[in-house]
Amino acid sequence: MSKAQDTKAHIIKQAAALFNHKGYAGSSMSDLMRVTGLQKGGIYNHFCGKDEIALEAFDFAVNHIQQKFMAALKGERHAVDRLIAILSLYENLLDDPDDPLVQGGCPILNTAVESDDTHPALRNRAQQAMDSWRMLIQHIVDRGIRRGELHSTVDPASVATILIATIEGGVMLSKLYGDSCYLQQALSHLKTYVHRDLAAPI
Amino acid sequence: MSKAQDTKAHIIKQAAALFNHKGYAGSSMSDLMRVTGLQKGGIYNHFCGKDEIALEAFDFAVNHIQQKFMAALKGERHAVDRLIAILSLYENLLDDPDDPLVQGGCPILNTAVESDDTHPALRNRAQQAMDSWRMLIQHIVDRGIRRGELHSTVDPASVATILIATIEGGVMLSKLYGDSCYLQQALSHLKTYVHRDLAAPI
DNA sequence: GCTTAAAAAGACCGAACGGTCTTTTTTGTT
DNA sequence: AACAAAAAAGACCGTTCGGTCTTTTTAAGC
Repeated sequence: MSKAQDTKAHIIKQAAALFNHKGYAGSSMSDLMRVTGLQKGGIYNHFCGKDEIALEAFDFAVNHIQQKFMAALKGERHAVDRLIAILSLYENLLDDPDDPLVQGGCPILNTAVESDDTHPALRNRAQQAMDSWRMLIQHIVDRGIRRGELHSTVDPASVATILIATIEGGVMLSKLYGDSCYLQQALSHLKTYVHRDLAAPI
Repeated sequence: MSKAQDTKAHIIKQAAALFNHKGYAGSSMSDLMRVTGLQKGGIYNHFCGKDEIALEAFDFAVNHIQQKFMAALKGERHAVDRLIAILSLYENLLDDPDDPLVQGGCPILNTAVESDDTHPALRNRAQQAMDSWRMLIQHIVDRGIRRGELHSTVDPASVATILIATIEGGVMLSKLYGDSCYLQQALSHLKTYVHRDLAAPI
């Protein structure tokens, strides 16, 4: 990787963490100069403007999360195990000291809430990211039903909504109070839901 | 009510809707001048600064929501009915054309997400508002258990977390997509949860 | 190692920011 | 109606905003 590509990647990574903590409107170019250690010229040499940085930073953040998903799902083949793996992923996510990005909360949640009424381009990205998350869960459920691992009566789309809504609500509560217990309660409830309401009898 | 009090109330009301749509950092004094129809002098005659307006506007928004809660709970005495009443309240909340404030989404959610890492004073208010919501649900559940209306095994604090997390997650999804179906799915799931997992057998 | 193209620095720009202060208008009280 | 007090207007302030452009520095190709 050339120096230029290296610098651009560095900017995107730092920007992703910055925006995820302070929001898009709440972060200034001065903030970005500070966290990257670069001057204006060094940043604008790689990007056309703040908007472009925000979009690429969001894509980076989403990719970052998706890689964690892929790692968590690797090896799990049974639908119940795959759903539980997603829930388990969130158990120690927020307070991972090695991951400054995700300490600011879920980038999709943060971006969705900030951009829904104000920033169409960002909102579209947030919608796409949410779509792919919803589709992931729907496919797991769909496949689980076809394999007889899950009850045939459950609605894959509703399951996706319920899991995502409860997880994100738990993330919001835990971030608000600075206490992971709320997310833990939400996850614990969802695990019961998966085992008791979704899993087919053996 | 004197003219001055009237004007101040007007500013707070318009500010509450503005901040709930565009966020605190995303709203400028020029925006506030526009939505209130007042000039700088007219606004700063009643407030010390943008921060003070934000805090009072948030309190107004919370009060606005709480009044809707009180109205929804009025007359409902059974714990199950009271919990269902809270869920039903959200069914047509987001797309009420007569309520511009709440069209921007849930003020507590929006403020929590924006302020958790950036604005301690606002975050404290959001925490207090969330506390009172959690306590409301906990009291309903507590009382329901003592009266034998709910299973004695359920944990009131967990129930509050699960209901709030799922509702707020549903609100976030519906706002992101501009489609109330996600919130409806979340509410429908919670109603089943209340009737099947919380309600004691007759 | 020299050359040159690119990357980074940083001075600079107009606009918008939050906020102040004097002036004008309005309101409430005699 | 006259007056005093308060409310609103709007010109004005220094700062910061996002963004540009020229200069300097650095890295890549020979």
